[in-house]
Amino acid sequence: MPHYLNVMATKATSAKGKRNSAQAAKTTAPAKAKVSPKPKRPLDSNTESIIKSAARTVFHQKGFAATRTRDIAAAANMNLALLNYYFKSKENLFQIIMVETLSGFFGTMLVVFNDTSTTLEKKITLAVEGYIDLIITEPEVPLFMMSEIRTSAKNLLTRLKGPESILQTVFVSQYQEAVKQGKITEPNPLHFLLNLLGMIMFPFIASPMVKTIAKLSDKQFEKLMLERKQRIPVWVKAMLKAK
Amino acid sequence: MPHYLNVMATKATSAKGKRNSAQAAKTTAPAKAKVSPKPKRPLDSNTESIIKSAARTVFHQKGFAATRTRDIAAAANMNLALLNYYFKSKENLFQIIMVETLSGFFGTMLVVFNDTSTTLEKKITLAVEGYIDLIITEPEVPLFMMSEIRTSAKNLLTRLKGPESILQTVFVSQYQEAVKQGKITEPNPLHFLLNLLGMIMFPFIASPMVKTIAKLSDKQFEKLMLERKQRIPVWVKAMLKAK
DNA sequence: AAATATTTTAATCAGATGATTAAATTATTT
DNA sequence: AAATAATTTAATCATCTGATTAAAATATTT
Repeated sequence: MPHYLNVMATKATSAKGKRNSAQAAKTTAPAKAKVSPKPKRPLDSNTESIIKSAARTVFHQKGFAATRTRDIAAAANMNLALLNYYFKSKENLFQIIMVETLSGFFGTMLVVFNDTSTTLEKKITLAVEGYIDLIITEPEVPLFMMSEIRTSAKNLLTRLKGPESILQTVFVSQYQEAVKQGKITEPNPLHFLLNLLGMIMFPFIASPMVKTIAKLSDKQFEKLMLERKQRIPVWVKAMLKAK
Repeated sequence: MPHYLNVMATKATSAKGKRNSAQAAKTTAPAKAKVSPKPKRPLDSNTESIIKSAARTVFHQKGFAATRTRDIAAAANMNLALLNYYFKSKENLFQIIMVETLSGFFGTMLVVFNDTSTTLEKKITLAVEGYIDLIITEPEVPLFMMSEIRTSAKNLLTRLKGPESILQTVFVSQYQEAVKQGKITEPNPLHFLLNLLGMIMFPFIASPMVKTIAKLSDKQFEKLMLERKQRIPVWVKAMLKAK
């Protein structure tokens, strides 16, 4: 096992510890002694980061259930056993990817939505541009998040605490203030967020369908998404004053 | 095997035919003689429809890769072997569910969008109402379709011919006419459809996330969706005249 | 009711899959 | 450089999983 994972209390099913030097010998802790590892984790061995990167790609594309550890090993061009050596299990590796992916996603949102120096309208523009640019780099992420969260849901999301805070952002305060001032018709900011995120993310989520139906190449699809980057703010702002 | 599936040319791997009566004996056709069955298929044996119904539920909830044939058998309260007896294979059963699901989805859309007697605005209202009501009965369907289509995509969608025709509907003609008359700003109907469908479907696709973040019960979530049934048409119509 | 066909069941198979192991290789420490 | 630790490899394991089979049970035909 990687040296930085050996903080006694190894997983009971693993017999590796035995070959380590003496101080590991006191490992009498049984089964599921889940100890948070990484005492002084070295800035990711190359092997480890290559595997993680491959895992990210494969998981994003196929989802947890359809992914084979052998797929990841092949994508990383690594021996299968190295996945378990560095990441214990498929589940654990997936968890890591999932948390990183969700963090990136909610992080981007919260940075924009909690900026006290920008107006509501500016935030809309920045969120749309930031998100579309972000998603274009990894277009499978929205669908990945939505489908994989079915299994995790509560567990994962509440433990991440980024998500929880979305409805207590500066953005929401500004939204409610604008409602009070009669500048916005729809009083519930959740509806607005669903509309905004739907317009941003749905086309990516539906992209296999969209590409087939509209007969678009990847290039053409991306162009369409870049058009949306300009137009969604306009559409959304029109919605705010609807009826 | 079910009697209506025995149109000679059985799957080579199946030895069942041997116990059938004489006329089946000429089955010399080898391996993958994929013959379209159902000569006079009896209106679905009870067992068969129970299995299909269970399969629909389980596939919709977990997706193809995460579904175990044993899950379906258990949900249907049937012996595992009956799945293969009636449906040959997991893949085949899935295919059937997928086609039926997609047909229902696109069918609903095309009925509304090809009605020559309704205006563009009326179509928007009808589409929103029809879809939200439909989806509420099976809220997992949008996410199911989007995630499962990744694997099938081309294959399935082109062979279904509902999807292809969406961009040649009466609705699109009416849209283009309205653009010509300056009543609509955005010239590309695809953008409009993405916005409309995104606003309708995205909340369901993101529902595990939405429920967790906004702390909504299933009941509260459904109420929110029914609100949207009223408001999406308003929002969307405002968008049409944006800028 | 006997004969035949269909449906259902329990047991089993073969291949896939996540994980582990012991040995080989490489790197680090002494 | 010898000793020790960490990494990598090939082989193997145990379980899961989709599918099949032969026999039993039930229904249909003659």
